[in-house]
Amino acid sequence: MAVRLVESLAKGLEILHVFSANPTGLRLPEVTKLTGLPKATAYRFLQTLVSENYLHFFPAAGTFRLGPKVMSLGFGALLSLDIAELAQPYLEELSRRIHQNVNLGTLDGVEVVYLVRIKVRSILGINLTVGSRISACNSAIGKAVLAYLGPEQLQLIIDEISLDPAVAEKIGRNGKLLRQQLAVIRKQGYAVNDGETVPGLASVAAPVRNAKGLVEAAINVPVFTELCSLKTLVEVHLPLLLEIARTISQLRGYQESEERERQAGL
Amino acid sequence: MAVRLVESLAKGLEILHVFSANPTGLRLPEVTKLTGLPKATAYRFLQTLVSENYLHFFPAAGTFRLGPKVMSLGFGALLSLDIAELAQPYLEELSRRIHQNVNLGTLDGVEVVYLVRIKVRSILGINLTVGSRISACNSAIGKAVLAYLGPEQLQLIIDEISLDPAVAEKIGRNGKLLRQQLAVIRKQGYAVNDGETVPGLASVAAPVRNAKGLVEAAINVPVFTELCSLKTLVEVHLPLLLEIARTISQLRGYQESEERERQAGL
DNA sequence: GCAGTAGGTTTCACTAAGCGAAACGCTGTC
DNA sequence: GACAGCGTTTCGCTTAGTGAAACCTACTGC
Repeated sequence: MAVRLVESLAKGLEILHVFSANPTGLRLPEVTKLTGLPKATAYRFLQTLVSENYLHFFPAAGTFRLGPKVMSLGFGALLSLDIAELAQPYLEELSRRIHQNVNLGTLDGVEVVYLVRIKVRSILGINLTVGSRISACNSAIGKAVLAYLGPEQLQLIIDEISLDPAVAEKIGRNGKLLRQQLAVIRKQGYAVNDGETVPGLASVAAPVRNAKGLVEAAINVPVFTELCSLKTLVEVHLPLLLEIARTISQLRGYQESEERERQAGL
Repeated sequence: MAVRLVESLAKGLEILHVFSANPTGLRLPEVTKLTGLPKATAYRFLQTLVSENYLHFFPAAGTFRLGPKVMSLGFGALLSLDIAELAQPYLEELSRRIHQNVNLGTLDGVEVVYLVRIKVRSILGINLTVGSRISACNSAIGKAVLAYLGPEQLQLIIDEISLDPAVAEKIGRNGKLLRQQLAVIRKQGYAVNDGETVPGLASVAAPVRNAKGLVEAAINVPVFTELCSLKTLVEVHLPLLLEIARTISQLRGYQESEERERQAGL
């Protein structure tokens, strides 16, 4: 708790951060302005970062830019871990904090396939394991992913699942009802399933994005409404779920700022 | 020159680097072993990195992993700059160091299109500008890119350029001669053009890779052999060209280690 | 041609930031 | 119940880091 932190390191990282926001390069005075550090100090840090290849110096323009080593930092982890490996420890953490099951699933065809399942000790059990598949439009995870598909992809899925008359009725003519639900999900940023699949079983799900901004999976928290009210689920557990989903997205290379641009573009 | 560097920053970055090589997480004793730092010191650095969100701590397992902020560092620059913007300052630097023209080009269909051109003041001029196009199989840049295409893509290009009888003769039946040349280029890692396009004009080119390991462009140094011998070009300028190509590749997210894997796989 | 400005680089004396050996406490193991 | 291994904290020492100031270039404008 009361650990003396290494301020020099924090300062140096702040400088790196400033450069990532200014990829076209910065000169010394700009760095001093942006960080508030005295000239000599900023200079020393810049020299250090250059000597370690985290920055590159261009003598002609007198500017510094991010160096090659910065890239190798993040990419090492990103490329070598798939989303399940990456998310696993974060889901475990979430599960321990809220004392609920947590799952990560992705869309495969018209079904949701579970890639990670974190179980808490409990009398009541749900018979789902990693690899289990369920209909996409019946689960919170499924809807959280569907909500961010492109219109053509969504159409394909709606066409296929509409072949089943029962489903066709549920999602409306040409999926009209489903599309309305998905619009709500996009607006609020999460999906809710209140007993649709199994009575008494509710669930909230949040999308996980990748570097391109595409939703590649979703994580959810299912609860028995007898044990945990929908109100508790949404008010207490959902914020943590969203936070973890955000962290995992960032680790996959997703940049927050894009979201605004995309929304502005719509 | 004789600047006092900030050692704490260097140490901290080294720790981050160790984590990027071990994305599944490390515990304190492992970090002390890998970095050689005393326990208390490593502990303080880890705490600092966690508090700045460059690492994430998982209490359950007692492990640390790269945190979300590490990703945002590199991706900010990567996503916002296209390859021309990214490479420009490095090519300028190279040009100033070797006092020669430097170009960056990429493949568009069966032609090379120039995206960046750095010119040195000189009496002799070459009439190429950004956006100029020349036949791929006639230029060092073109061959440097062709050499790393997949077999089907290469076949398509050979089919198309073989329509011109003059070219067909030059590259051999079904591009046999060209394929032999490309094999040599892959082996040595660079392409040479000695007067093929214009007599008296020689050029060396090196490929630039992206995060997926694909060659997305190439950079070259053209010279008049009257002014700069092929020997000088290859022995003096080529090493610098290769170094810059490597740096640009890394900035695009290319990881050196992959190269070995790929070579091993062949 | 010279004063003036702005950036890059170096100096230097001060001091607190960082160091790391050692001690402490917790947990699990044999 | 002794031991081992890890995480965490303490504490006095000292060196690494600090930042004001001076110094050196360029440029720029007059």
